[in-house]
Amino acid sequence: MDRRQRKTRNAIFEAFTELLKSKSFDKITVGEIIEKADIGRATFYAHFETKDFLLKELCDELFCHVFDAVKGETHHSHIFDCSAPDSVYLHLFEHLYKNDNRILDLLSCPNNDLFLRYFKSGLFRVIESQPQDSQPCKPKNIPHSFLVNHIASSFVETVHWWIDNDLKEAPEEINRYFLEVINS
Amino acid sequence: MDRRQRKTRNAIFEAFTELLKSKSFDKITVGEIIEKADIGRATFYAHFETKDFLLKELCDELFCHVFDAVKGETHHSHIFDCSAPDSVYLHLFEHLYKNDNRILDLLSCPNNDLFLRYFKSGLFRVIESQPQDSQPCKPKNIPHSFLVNHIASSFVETVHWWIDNDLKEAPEEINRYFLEVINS
DNA sequence: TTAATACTAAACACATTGTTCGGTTTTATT
DNA sequence: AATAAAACCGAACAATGTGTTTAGTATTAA
Repeated sequence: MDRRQRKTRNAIFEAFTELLKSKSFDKITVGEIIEKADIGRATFYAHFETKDFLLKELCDELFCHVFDAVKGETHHSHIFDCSAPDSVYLHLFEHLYKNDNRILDLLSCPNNDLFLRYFKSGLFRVIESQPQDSQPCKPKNIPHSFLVNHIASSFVETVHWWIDNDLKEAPEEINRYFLEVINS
Repeated sequence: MDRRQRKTRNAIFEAFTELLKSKSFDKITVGEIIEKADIGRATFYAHFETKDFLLKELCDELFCHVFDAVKGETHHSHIFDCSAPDSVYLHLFEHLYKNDNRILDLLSCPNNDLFLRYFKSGLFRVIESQPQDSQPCKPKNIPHSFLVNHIASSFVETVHWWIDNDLKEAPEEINRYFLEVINS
């Protein structure tokens, strides 16, 4: 990819995430983005069809990277034990805490529901790929999809609560909260 | 309130909810609303400052009514036992199933996150007003607000899952799923 | 050096928003 | 039934935002 393209694309993403910290998505105008990114109007539309596509591509990029990273790391050596069934969640909490890929910048935005939805859809894949015995034991005639949805949602809501509380808890503690309410 | 005002207000709400079934909030224009409601442009703005306020007032009206109804009914005679600790949730599931106040019309919308958020904030009050012993027993050093948030979120997500599954389950069964994953 | 490609600024048609105005209809009051 | 107040209408309006086009400049890869 052309260096100019990369620079422009990054400038747009940067300006966009910056703006997201102060106002919600639907209040941000293309005019503000290109002004902050310091690029021409036509250039913006050469990169992204609309503002909605910009959002989608940003999410795709960030969340894919996070989940790919988590998935990949299980094959590497690591401080904490990746083979333990539930450590994937701790793993994710750690990544968020370190603000890898500055994903927290997005999740902390006002009206972050948008991003939490993306986050959740990524989580589904992680949970489904988990070995069966690491799922909480609920042998009580509950549909599998219901249970998976509950776990994913609870994780997302845990992160939500964590952020609202300014990340005061350590990843290990949050992970404990999460497992506590998840496991029977 | 003037009969004309009531008629106009209802016409706007009706047109708005109708439109919400086919497209997400931020794609709906005031022009579409007033055309479908068959009212003048100035009239719309006489009733609602902006489109955002329309949304807010609609939500306030619907969700307040639902939660007020649930709260009020516990004092009336009823088919199912309202004094049982967890029956409030079953109560809510019942109301949703019957589509009281057509609240399901909103919750079933594409991009229903908007309404689920309102729904959740109403739930908080219900949960907080519940007697302490009806809360799931989790004496494991978890912050109270975390637990309350978890219960409210799980309820909302249960409803979400239920709707996505076309309300195939009876209220009693959904309630069972919910209590199963909530209680330790 | 050259040719392709990314960029720029400016202008544009178009849609949407929210306001204003003069005139009409409905409502509540007497 | 007569009247005043209040809600409505339609049309026009400025202001803002969207997405496209154009002709020209700068950067890149070869």
